[in-house]
Amino acid sequence: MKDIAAAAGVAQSTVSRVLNDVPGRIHVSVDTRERVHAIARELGYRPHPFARALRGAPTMLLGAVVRDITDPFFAGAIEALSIEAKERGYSVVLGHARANADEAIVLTGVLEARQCDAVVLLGDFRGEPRLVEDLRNADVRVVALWHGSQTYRSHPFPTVTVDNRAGIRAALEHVTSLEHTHVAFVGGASLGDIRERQAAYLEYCKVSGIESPKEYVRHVPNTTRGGELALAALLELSPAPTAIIAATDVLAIGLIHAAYERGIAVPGELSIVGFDDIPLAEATVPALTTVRMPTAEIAAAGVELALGEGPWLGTGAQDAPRVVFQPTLIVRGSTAASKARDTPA
Amino acid sequence: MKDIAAAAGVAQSTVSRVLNDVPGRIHVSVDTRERVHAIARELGYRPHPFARALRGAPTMLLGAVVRDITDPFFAGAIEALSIEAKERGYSVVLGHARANADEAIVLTGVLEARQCDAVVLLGDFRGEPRLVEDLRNADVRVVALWHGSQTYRSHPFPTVTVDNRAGIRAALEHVTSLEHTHVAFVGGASLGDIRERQAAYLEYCKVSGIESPKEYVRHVPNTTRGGELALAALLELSPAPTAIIAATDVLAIGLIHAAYERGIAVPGELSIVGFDDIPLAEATVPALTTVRMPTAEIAAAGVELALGEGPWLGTGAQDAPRVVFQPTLIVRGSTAASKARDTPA
DNA sequence: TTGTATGCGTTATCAG
DNA sequence: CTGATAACGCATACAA
Repeated sequence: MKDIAAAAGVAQSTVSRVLNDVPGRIHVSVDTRERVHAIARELGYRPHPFARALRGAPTMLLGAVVRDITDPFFAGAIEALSIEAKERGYSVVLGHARANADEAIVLTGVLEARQCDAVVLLGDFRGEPRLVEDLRNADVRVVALWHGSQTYRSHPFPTVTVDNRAGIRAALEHVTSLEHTHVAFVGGASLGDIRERQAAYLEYCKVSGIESPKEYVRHVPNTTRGGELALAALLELSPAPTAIIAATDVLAIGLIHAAYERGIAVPGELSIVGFDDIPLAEATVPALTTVRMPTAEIAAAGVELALGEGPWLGTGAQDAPRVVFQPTLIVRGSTAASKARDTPA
Repeated sequence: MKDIAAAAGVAQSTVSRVLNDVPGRIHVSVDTRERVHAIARELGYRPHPFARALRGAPTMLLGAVVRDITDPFFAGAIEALSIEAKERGYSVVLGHARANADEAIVLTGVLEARQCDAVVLLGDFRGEPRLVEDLRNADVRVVALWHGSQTYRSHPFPTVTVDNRAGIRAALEHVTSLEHTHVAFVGGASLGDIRERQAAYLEYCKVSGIESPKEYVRHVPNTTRGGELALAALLELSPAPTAIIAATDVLAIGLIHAAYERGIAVPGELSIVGFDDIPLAEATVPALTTVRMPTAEIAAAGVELALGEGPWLGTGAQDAPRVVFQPTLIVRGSTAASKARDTPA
């Protein structure tokens, strides 16, 4: 910019004025303006964002901390987030929170350095209290996505997520309409959305008289292997469930695979419902019945919240805003009528 | 830092010296040092990376441009990249290159702004010449991962990828050892690694006398839906192939699903081999035989190359370095002996 | 309408 | 051993 000022024979401040071109009435002569623009283009001028940030301008960087980017659902969420961010001129920097040791690193790199204007949390991080704590103390805006919609005292962040109760209820109603009376639930760590889904399962079982002994709720790692473990445990029960609600598509896929390995027909002998509707859900064998959420809309709301835009500011009364979207049940091939009644006949 | 200088009763430059603590012999009195450290901790001092960057220091930001983060394979690659980057103190900022219009945005956000010290390309971007062109002209270091190992004149970037020929060859040898003689190939856009895999397929078919008429090579979108389209087309052929090599696990999963929908037994009537070994590959029905690559090592090499570290500098003679890793065939349940011989008997 | 000067937080150079 | 000062690239208050 100094160079272009010299080349144009004007002051550096004039160049700044021209290039920024404030919408308000600034008085720069047309000839000067054109000359500056021409030279700027010629010299391939690029604004230096750090210098701007140094002066208090926003960094145009949005931090995204994902629990497990390996889960196809979060991968899709990241993509949606990235698209929404770019639409507003922001870039996404990836935080990571896998191992214990990494918590600190997340901070060092992304927050402690206040490189980001805001941070979006994807998934529940109450398992990493230090991260949450540091985030609270930082002066960045933080938004939590898929973090559960309930109010926890552990953090004061605005939240946007899906109506887990409605999703689980739709899944259970679907399965009971198929005459299933013994329905199990498989979930990962009892946090955030997963916890809500589990609570919704228990609640709906109670009000609708579905069998749901304690052993019907399995906690396993949120991987396909976890699904296999859960199925193994459930099959040892008597009576074994004839339908399983999985808190996650990945888990559901593991369940289907485990059933296949054991020669149990899905959906003939066992119905399985997932949650997320990841892209691969429509290509499992059989195709997975699952609960879909409006990922793009959730990501959009998250970005707007994080950037202080949008109509969300009023939501949620005195507390931080809590935005909730509605899910949709997608019925495919992994659920069918229960054969429980046939057997005794 | 100004505050802490004032509080400690020393000059700001002294504080800088203490805090940076150059390994070389700098002479700061012990008492001053301790006092400064104490106050810094007390005040919660955090270095401001932008100010550093303004003075020419590296930004500690690594750009990652992914073709399609929705593909679970690339999601895993991103994770590996992120881990490797963090290990070196770097954060990853996500570029995006989906739609046509976005090409420009990628630049604006990540490069034009020279916010990154280096950029890593994941997948082949020759389909977006403008991105590549801008990258060439930028003064950032660029490394291309999974971009094909061949030398293309279109770009001068260092490359690290997998030995696609070896992978395809292992897949084909496996399948021919199972007595298959009619083996088809399904791939996405003919770029980079996919192109190499296709070339390897054709080459190996020729030298080993496998049937591979032109119609046995199908180009479809790299989605599960693409796999379905490919299977539909292949089944209309006569003779139809008894085994299919997919250039991608996602494609392979689509193929398996399509076969299931049509009542074709896998692997009984049709063997399928994938490529990538995504986490879900072991949980398909049946589990997918596929080619695994050392993703973590490739990501590590990519980061090192991008950061100018590691032992790669000499590799590749006069041209940009081209690093190639070896894949491994993982045999699971989606391949079995051909029944072609049984039928006539 | 345009030029001059200043400061953002750091580090490096040069005096003291 | 340590303090003062310049400079990084940009935006702005102020002077001309």
